[in-house]
This record gives sequence, structure tokens and C-alpha cells, in this order.
Amino acid sequence: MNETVKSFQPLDPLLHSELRLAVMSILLGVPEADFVFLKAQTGATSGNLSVQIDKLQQAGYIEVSKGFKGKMPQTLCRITDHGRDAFAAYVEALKSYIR
Amino acid sequence: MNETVKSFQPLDPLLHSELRLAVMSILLGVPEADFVFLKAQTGATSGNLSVQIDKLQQAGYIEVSKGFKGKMPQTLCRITDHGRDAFAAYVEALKSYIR
DNA sequence: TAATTTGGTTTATAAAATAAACTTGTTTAC
DNA sequence: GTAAACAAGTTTATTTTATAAACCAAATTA
Repeated sequence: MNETVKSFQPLDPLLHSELRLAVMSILLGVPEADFVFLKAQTGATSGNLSVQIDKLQQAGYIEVSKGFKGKMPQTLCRITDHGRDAFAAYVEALKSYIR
Repeated sequence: MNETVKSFQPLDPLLHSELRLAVMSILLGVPEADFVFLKAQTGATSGNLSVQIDKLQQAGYIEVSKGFKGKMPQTLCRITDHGRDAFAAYVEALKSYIR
């Protein structure tokens, strides 16, 4: 009978990542943001950002739509309700470590 | 001239880890804690805990002293001033993501 | 005295983060 | 008009991490 007390809430591994957290943090504050903006704000490399955006999208935390701005390709991201909820839960969980 | 704005403070990778953060969180609140206690509180496996304790020690965030409790080996951990500072800085940095 | 348990450590494996290389198309310089 | 440089990404390879599985020595229990 091994009942562990577990004073700590688990941290959603999808959000517990510096870059993904930064992206989500930005998207929480704006209606939408494009790849270039996210890259500038986070200081990330394109490759890293591309990969992390993909993961957030696959988790349903953000929506991504690809189009053009003038002649240049443009990747637009916006947070979903699910993403908003997940972020809130993550912050809540963090508090059990930080209090 | 590539001046990135960087709205986010970097997150100390040594603390940005669920288990290490939990261990530090516990050690902040008590004068010292042993391996068995940390394992119970965190729900971690022995192997994982052993490895993460090592990393925290090597970073100088905690001090580890090995002795015996009766006849059984006992690994005692306590947080250092450096560890306390690092934790505070980590929490401060987190705020730039969460606010 | 043979299992079993305790308190770990070491090694192997799986998963993540990150950077480097590449692609496609556009703009600029010659 | 074509070569070189740039923009916006994606893909692939490499390095780091996290984690679990296997192991070990001593102690306890059956």
C-alpha cells in the first residue's frame, strides 16, 4: 500500500518549455501574431520556432494559418480556448512549487 | 544591426525541471531533508531523484551530506544561499512569462 | 540462511531542445 | 536579365535532458 502524498501538481510538459511558454504568453495578449513577430519577440531561431509552433498546434493550443502578406509567405498564429485553459492550469500548477 | 527586444528573461535550465524545482521548493521550507523524504514528497523514482540531487549539488544549489541513521545510510540535503538566490531569480524570470 | 526490503547509484533508453543545413521564392545590384 | 543576397520558413541532425531499468551493498525478516 504505497500512498504517495504528492504535494506538487504535474507541469504540462507542452508548456514547460521556455520557448513554447514565451509564444503562448505573447499570444495570450494579442488577437494574433505572425512568425516574424514571434521570432523577434522571443529571440528564437527560425528552426526552433517552427518546431515549437508545430507542437503547440498539434496539441490544439494554437491555430496556425498560412497565407501571404504581399508576395511573402506569412504564418499567423492565434491561441485557442483550449490553449488558454492549458496555460491557466499550468500557472496554477506552478504555484504549488512556488507559493 | 540586429537588436532583438527580448521581452522574456531566460529561465535557469537547472531549475526549469519539474523534479529539481520540487526538490528546491521543499528544501526552501525546511532546514534539511533526506533522500527518503524527498522521494516520498515528490513521488519520484530513486534513480531520477539521485540524478537530480547530483545536478543541484554540482551547481552549488544544495549541499549533500551522507551519513547513517542508525545502521541505514542516509543522504541529507540542504539548500545553500546560492540556491536560494537562484530560486528567487527563477521565480522572478517566470513572471516575465506569466504576469 | 535464504528471501525481502531499504537506500541508494549506475547505465541504458527515450524524449526534447536546439542548431545547422536546406528550400522556395523575392528583391536588389550589376 | 541574371547573379547575389535576403526573407520566411521547413527538415534533418546533433546535443542535452529526463527518466526508467538494472544493479549493488547492507540490513531486516521469515
